[in-house]
Amino acid sequence: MKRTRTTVIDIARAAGVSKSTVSLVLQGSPLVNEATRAKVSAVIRELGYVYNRSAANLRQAKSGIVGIVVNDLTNSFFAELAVGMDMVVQSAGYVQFLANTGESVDRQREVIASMREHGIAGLILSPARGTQISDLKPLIDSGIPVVLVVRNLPGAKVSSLLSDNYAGTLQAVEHLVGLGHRRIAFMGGYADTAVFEERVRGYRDALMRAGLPSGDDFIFNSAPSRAGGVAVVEKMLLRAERPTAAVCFNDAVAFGVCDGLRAARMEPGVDFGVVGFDDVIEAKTAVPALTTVSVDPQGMGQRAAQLLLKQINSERAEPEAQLLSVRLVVRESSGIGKNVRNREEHA
Amino acid sequence: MKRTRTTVIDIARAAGVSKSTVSLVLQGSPLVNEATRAKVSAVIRELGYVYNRSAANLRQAKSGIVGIVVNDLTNSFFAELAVGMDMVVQSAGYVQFLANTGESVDRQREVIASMREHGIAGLILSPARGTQISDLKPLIDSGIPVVLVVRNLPGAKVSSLLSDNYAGTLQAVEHLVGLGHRRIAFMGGYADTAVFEERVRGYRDALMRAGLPSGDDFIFNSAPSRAGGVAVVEKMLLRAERPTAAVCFNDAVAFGVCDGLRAARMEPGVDFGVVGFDDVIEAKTAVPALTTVSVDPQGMGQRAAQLLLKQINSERAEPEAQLLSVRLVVRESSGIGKNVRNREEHA
DNA sequence: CTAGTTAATTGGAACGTTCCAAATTTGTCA
DNA sequence: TGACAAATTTGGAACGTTCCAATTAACTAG
Repeated sequence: MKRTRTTVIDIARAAGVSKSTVSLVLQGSPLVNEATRAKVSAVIRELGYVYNRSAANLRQAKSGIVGIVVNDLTNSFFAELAVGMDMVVQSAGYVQFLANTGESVDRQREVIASMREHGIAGLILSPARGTQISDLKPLIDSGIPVVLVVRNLPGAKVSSLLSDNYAGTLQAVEHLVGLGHRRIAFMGGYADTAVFEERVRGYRDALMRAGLPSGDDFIFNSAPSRAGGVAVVEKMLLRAERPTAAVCFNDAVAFGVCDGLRAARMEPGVDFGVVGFDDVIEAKTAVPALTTVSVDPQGMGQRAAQLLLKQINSERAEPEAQLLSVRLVVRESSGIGKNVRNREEHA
Repeated sequence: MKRTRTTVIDIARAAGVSKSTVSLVLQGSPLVNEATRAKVSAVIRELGYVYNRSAANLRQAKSGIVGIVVNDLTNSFFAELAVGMDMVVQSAGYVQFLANTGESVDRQREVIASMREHGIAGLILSPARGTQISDLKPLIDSGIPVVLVVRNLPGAKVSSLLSDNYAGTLQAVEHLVGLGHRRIAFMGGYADTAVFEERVRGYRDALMRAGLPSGDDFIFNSAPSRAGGVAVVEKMLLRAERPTAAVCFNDAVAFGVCDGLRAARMEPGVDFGVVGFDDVIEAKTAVPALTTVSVDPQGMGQRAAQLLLKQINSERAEPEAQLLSVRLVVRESSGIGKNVRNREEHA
């Protein structure tokens, strides 16, 4: 249709002012007279002008774009995290590149490189498994603020926002011990991640404090997914001495464990106690409702975005490590008071 | 650290060639001599140069960015859709703005405007509820290719990629009828969307063909979410004449219905037949495994992205409407052969 | 009425790239 | 060796904006 896009000069001509004035109007500068501002604004609307941000931030070095890179959007924890970030990023007038790495470091490298070329003002990264600090070196050196979220990269000189994994599983185990369980398993997750390590440490310490054996017998690895949870139950049922309850690596695994239990004709929350981790949105409405360590992924996403924006807006910002406290939300799956729904605090 | 970013001119100086030559190298042009190419490439690596795409597509009108706007990333159907798009978009060397509208037309308008300012080459949109064709008018007029996905906007002159909703529910009902059900409900979804209308039409026609009454008595509206499904079961149980099976608006509702049934001490797949729609990733591993109409969201996302890229690369492309065929995947929740897992074809 | 201020406007340079036309180098063949 | 073609390289203009310094217009006070 349009041969050439309408530019600030076209507006200027049509409004009978100079391009500089139009630019001033565009930026909402107080320098311009009310009358001219109105006139110019009218012309802008009339001609259907669209601002060219590429051109703008070629001149000024600010970009209005933030990058968000997550390792698995299919996992609803990360999806909610992304949604939380999206909210504050949009509201702040930024727009986001959101990319999914699917746990591939290669893809991660590619997308980060691509984002840099497009000139992002900052990056929020939930690193893929196996990410090295060196992978981020050039990015960090360039001075672009980076916020690590969910997963840490120990040694990297960047901000991070992590949940208190250790405290979470600690509380979860204490809860189960309080219910009388003595053989408590840890189910799901890959052993080579920092998150896993922290959660298992909380699990072990809690067992120790309770005077229970804390060997590795009851630690079952699996993919951190629903399917992984199902598989893990099958493995568990082969054991001579079975656990009577489990703290799961995350909610996805916990749901899988519930599925697996039912497939074996056991009722989660009755025959076996299940505690999750994350408190994804379905945890509350599932049947049985999931007892879980609440991380509030959406809130976490918001905080991460806020942290990044803060860093972007203050030059020379020191890296800042935030630890998000968690709390155990007791619902039904851990085994007390089925049908006692009012135990849940937030309606 | 760096006072000023390294530019193509710095490279040129360091390599002893002109900036034009560097540009040629950057674009992989066959015009440049192998020796110089090698030299320049080396310098580029050495100086840690990062390409400035903003500057580039200020000159050439191509942008390398596509916009993706979805209405609810929290819903795993859309999350998977997004992941599918992500795959092909990234592989094609593009990068994506991905925004979530949360069903808000206002936010949708904002993000689309923002994306236009950043110069997207095309847009994939799963419109928020209540989107008007007029909302997209300026975008479409500007000549940017748009692909509508999942939800149609009848009358809009743009490409679309929709699943065959009508055929899907038709098959679902026929399946339930074949199992001997006579009172079949349609559960979940909001009545004011085109998708809902199509699915209900398939439901009605199938009932009619089977000689069953197809009034609105057994149509239950609710949010298209897990919580909505739970709520709908409670409503259903109040009825004097209860249905014995249900086709659900989507898998989320279907899972909610299963939850609700169990809360009422009924076993999905035994006491009540449940069929979903979408075939999200958990449908297969859930217990009971969900009988559902398979849409393959990830594949759909890929096709949508391919369609968009095709339109981008061929100027003057006519809008193209694709209808994605669906097929019923019979698993356990619809009520036959519990424990007959090998009914599932793709392992 | 004039000098001095303040308010409002403006032309041109600059940002980092690509494109074009032209210039230079290299190669080929008689 | 000279003439021509092919291969390679190159300066400058252009893209659409913002910034700066400078100009003009509008006031104010003496």
